[in-house]
Amino acid sequence: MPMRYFRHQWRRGRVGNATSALHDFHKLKGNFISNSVPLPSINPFSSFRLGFQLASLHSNSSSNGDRPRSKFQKVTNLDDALKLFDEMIQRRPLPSVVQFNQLLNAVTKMKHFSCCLHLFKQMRVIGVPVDEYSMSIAIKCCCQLYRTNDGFALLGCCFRRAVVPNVFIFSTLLDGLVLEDRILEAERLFKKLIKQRLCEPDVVMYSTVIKGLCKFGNNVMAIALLRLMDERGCKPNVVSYNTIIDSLCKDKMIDDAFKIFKEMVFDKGILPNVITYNSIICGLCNFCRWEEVSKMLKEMEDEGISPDFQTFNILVDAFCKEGKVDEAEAVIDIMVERGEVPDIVTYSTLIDGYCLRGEMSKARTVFDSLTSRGLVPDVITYSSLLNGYCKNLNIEEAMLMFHEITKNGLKPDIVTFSTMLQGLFRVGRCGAACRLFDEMRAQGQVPDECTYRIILDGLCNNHQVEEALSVFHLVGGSKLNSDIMVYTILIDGACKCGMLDTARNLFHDLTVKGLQPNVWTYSVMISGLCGEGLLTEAKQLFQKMDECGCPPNNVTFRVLLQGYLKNQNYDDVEMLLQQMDGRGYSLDATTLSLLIDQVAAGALDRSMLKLMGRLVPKDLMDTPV
DNA sequence: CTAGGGTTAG
Repeated sequence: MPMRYFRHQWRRGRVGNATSALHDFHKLKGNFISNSVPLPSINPFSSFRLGFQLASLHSNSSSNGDRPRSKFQKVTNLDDALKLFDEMIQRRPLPSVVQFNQLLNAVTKMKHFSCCLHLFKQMRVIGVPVDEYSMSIAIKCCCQLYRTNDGFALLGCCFRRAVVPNVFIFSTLLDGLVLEDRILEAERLFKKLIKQRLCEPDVVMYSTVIKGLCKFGNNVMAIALLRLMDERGCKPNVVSYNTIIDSLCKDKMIDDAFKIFKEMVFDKGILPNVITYNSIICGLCNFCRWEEVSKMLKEMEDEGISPDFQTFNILVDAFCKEGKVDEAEAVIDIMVERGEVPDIVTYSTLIDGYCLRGEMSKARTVFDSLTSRGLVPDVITYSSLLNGYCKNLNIEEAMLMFHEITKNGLKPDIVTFSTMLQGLFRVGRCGAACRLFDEMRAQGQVPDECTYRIILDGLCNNHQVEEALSVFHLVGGSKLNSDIMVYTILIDGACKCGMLDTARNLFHDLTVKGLQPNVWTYSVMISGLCGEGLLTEAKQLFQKMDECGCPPNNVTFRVLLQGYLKNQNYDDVEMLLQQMDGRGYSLDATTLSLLIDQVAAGALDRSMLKLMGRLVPKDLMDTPV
């Protein structure tokens, strides 16, 4: 699933992603960005870099609890497995079902699910008796292939074959439902299992349902189930807790995550593991809570838990997003020192970090070094670099990159195309963009809502609002047209081209469609009204926001303020500033300079300067206005 | 003897 549009993907892989969409909008609308998180001036990681080096003195011994393995479990490549299978079915008498199960399991571990299903089918044809074990493996394969319904069909076979489905089989099916986002069905099945006493749920089954609830964003219910299982005598373990901790972190509820973490450790005496720490560290990184990240790393070390490959990748990513590529490089060095091998993701992240800083030649150097490291760039790596070139307006180099993908036997995916489209629009090459769009569809890539937004936004920004509207109407009633972002883009485009009536109609349309305007939609509409001098209407809309449960944010206030100032309407300015102060909002450079101009011109009273001063963020103080 | 659940990422 392409998830690369957004740098901050709090709810990765979950149902709904409103937050990421907002972030995307941030990216699309550079003109609105002004509340970036200030970087700490001191290096927050200096303390634990030392920590890593100390930790690296510990030997990196792997656990050695390996029992002797049968030859069926030892098979590590598919060809060997298939050969062995053929040999097994020739034998008379046939090998036991246990041996077949071991082989099936080995194939599943290699993630060759459809192959495993094929073997399973053959077993049944030949008449190897299948049991609970083979059934659960086969069902797992169905589920992993997003064919949970086929899994249920196999469950039917269980009954016919007098195989009694057990807690393993039902857990697998529940997991399949969760994987396909069929949470309600999962809940229903779970309740049925308990009510009809079809099996006694154990810790794995409870954890699976907890995962489902978390995936649906229902942390409260997930925690309730955690309590319930405990009450029913099924002790939650570290996995049950990790599931919830991770979910809370993804939902920005880090402090709740800490609460559950402490409960796990201090009340239940369950030891956290590296996964627990990775979840929390990742959550903290997403919020730039560096000191706590540092603390957690220290704590890990004290507990004798080594950071693993994923811990390092999280840190590399965090540093890159903060623009601290040198630190990211340092983490990679430590990683190597400790015997972990950075993979293509690690380096792609690094490339992205350099691109973000506009250091394209360094990004390129990393890219070019991949082959010598024995790594093969994939589509995503190419797209990262391509994205960098686009963002830094080097469209020629981006195009070269784009062609390089096909030359190397890879297929540009929907994200690659969308990135390239965005780049072309950004430099005003609409014709080329439209041709690329045709090529994309010719290659069988179906544009998604993000591609669609890029195209509409691109057209609008190049003064082709009519064109954008006709694309919009062409797509008609599809789900693409039930997207609040799309409406916001069009409303913005229409406003900027002086088509206020069109903008108003669109704004009206979306309420008719039952779509809820968000704070951006309101801001864009208010900005448009102000641009036409319709201050009363703008003010009315602004006041409606609180009533509609969509309170104005920083941007809305600035937009309205600018509207007042540019239209020489000074009556409400002080009131707005006071409201901003009350809500803890701040002024950006543009609005501030407009205000100061008016004070200088005598249109605004000097007494307001004090209020303005309070609204200026610290980092703006340093730069002269 | 053999089967089910939790982490990161471009």
